[in-house]
Amino acid sequence: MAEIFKRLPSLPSERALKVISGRWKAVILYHLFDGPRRLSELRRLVPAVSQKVLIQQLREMEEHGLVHREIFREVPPRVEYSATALGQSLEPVLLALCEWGQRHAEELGEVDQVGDCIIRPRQGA
Amino acid sequence: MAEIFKRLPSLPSERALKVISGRWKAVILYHLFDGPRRLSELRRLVPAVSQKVLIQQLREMEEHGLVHREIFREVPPRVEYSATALGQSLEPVLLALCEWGQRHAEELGEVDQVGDCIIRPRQGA
DNA sequence: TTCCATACTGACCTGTTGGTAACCATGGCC
DNA sequence: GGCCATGGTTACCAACAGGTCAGTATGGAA
Repeated sequence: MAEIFKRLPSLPSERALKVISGRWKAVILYHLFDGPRRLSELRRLVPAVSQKVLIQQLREMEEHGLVHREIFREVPPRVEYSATALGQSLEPVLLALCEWGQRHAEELGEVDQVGDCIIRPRQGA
Repeated sequence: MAEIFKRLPSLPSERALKVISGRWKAVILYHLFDGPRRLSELRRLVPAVSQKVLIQQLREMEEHGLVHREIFREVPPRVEYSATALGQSLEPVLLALCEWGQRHAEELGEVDQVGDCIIRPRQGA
C-alpha cells in the first residue's frame, strides 16, 4: 500500500472538494448512505463503473475516512463497504451541492437535463 | 473559441462539483465575493497561479455563469471580474464545504494543517 | 480436475488539468 | 523608435484520473 501520505490542500473547502470529487464518489456515497453494500451490489447499482475504478474510488474514500471496509472470511469471501460517521456527515453537504446544482441548471435553462436531489429515506437497516 | 458545448453531468451534485472544482476556483471566488477584481489584482492576491491558468479558471467560471467579465476600454485597458448572482449563491455552499473540510481535518488529526472558514465580511462595495 | 463465484490487481492507454515560458496587441510616454 | 503597462494568447509538457482488458487467489461444487 502506498505509504506516501498525499497531503490534502490546507484550504478546508479545497480539502473537502478534493476528497469528494471523484468521478463516482457521490453516487457511491448515495448508495452507502442507505446502508452497507457489498462490492457486487455496488457493481449492480452503478453499472457504468468498471470494477477496477469502483474499487479505486472506494479505497480512496477509505483512506480519507469516509468509508469503512469490512472483510468477512466466508466462502466465497464477502466484503462490505459502509459509510463512516464522517462519511455520513457528507450527506447535508452533498445535498447542498445538489440543490445548488439544480439552481445552476435552472439558471442556465438546462433543468430538463438534471435529476432531482432525492436522497432515498433511510430504510430500516 | 471552442463552441463545443461540453455538457455537465446530469446528477446535480456532480454538476456542482464539476463546476466548482478547479485548482484555483474556490480561492478566486472568495476574492470575488469581496467585490470586483481586476486581473492584475487577482494575480497579486493569488500569486501562486500563473496568468494563463488564472485566466483559464476565470473563463471557465464565466462560461458556467459564475463570473462576469467586463472590459473597460481605457488606456491601459482594464478588465474587471466579478461574481454573478449565481456565483454569489455559491458562498453558502463553499461555506458548507469549508466547515466539512475542517471537521474532516479534525477527525484525521490534521487540524493544525488547515486554515479557517472566515469569509471576509462584505466591505462596503 | 475443471469450473465458478467472490474480490481484487496489474499493464497499458488516453483525455484532461495544470504548469512553464515565450510571444502579441494597444497606446501613452520619453 | 524603443519602453512600459495592461491583458491576453500560444506551444509545449508532465502528471493524473479514469478507462479497457486480462490476470490472480481462494476454496467449494460438479
